[in-house]
Amino acid sequence: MLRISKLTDYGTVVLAHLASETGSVCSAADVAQATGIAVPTVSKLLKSLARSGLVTSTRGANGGYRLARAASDISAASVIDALEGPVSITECSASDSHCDYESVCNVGNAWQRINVAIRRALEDVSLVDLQRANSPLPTFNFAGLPVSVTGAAEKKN
Amino acid sequence: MLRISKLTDYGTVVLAHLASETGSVCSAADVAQATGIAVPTVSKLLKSLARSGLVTSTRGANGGYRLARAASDISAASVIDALEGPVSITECSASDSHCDYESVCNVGNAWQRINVAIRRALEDVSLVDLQRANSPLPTFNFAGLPVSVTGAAEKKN
DNA sequence: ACGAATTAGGACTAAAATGGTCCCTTATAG
DNA sequence: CTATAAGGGACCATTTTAGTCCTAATTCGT
Repeated sequence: MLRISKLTDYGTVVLAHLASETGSVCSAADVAQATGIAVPTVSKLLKSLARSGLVTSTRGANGGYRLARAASDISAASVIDALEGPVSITECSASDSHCDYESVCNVGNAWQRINVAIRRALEDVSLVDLQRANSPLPTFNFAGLPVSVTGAAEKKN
Repeated sequence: MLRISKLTDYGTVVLAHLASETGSVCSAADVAQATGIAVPTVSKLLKSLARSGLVTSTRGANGGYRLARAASDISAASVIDALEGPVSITECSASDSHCDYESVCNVGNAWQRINVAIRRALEDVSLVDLQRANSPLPTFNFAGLPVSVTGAAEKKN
């Protein structure tokens, strides 16, 4: 349920690598080498990330990419936005679409509200948190409140 | 980003209708009529929902469906589970898949932790909340803490 | 000035997921 | 018996996704 695409996942891996090389420029080939992801794929990802301003690029020989800002200022939400576009949790809440059932739909904006809540959570997770793979994600803010995520979810139903 | 499928969205509409007819059985045709969704589609959805135990069915003439438990005991998470299966936010965190880059991946379980957090949020939203389309989703619990979602998200990046 | 590196921008393809319809079987009320 | 419904899939068309590749446009180093 509720999944992000594989490319977005790779995207965070790529960004995490750039984050670990603060300051120096890395070519697409470098990143591919380090991450094990195929060069054309890395290249495609970096192009998207550059277009949406998360990384800056230098062309020509010795060119490459680097993070456009500090890893702590890059949120999970912005990574998703960059690589998946501004789509929403439900089709009918996306800005450019129109739902045929609007007149009879009694669910309406509930999903959208949930979406907003999830977005906020994702905006409070930075690349730094994503990098700390094996340390506990300490606490992160949900709608302004600090929250800690301690264990695995137990299904209620 | 992070979207649920159209069918799942329809599924909540269908469930919301059943919730509004507490006690009485509704045939797939009834629900289709009331919601404006095509009969075969409603039928397919109800079959899935029945298989996963969210609704109970009675076969034969005058048969139909009704909610298996109170609307307040049906979480958004369980609806998603029923209609999309137990997939996870990233492919590599799904139980039956294996990630080729495990060895070099320094992102690891961060997405999974986020996933857990989102799941919990979704488990605390019930069908009743989803029904109240136009009243404010008052507060819901995120990882055990009550949280209110008041406005639209402002993008930080 | 030239050539090797390296990004920019798409075109393109194969594979998978999604949305939706239809058909046949099974159960049950009247 | 017959009409009405659900159960369980098969099936197909469309869209998305993942991934590769090709052709510019830039820029460094000599």
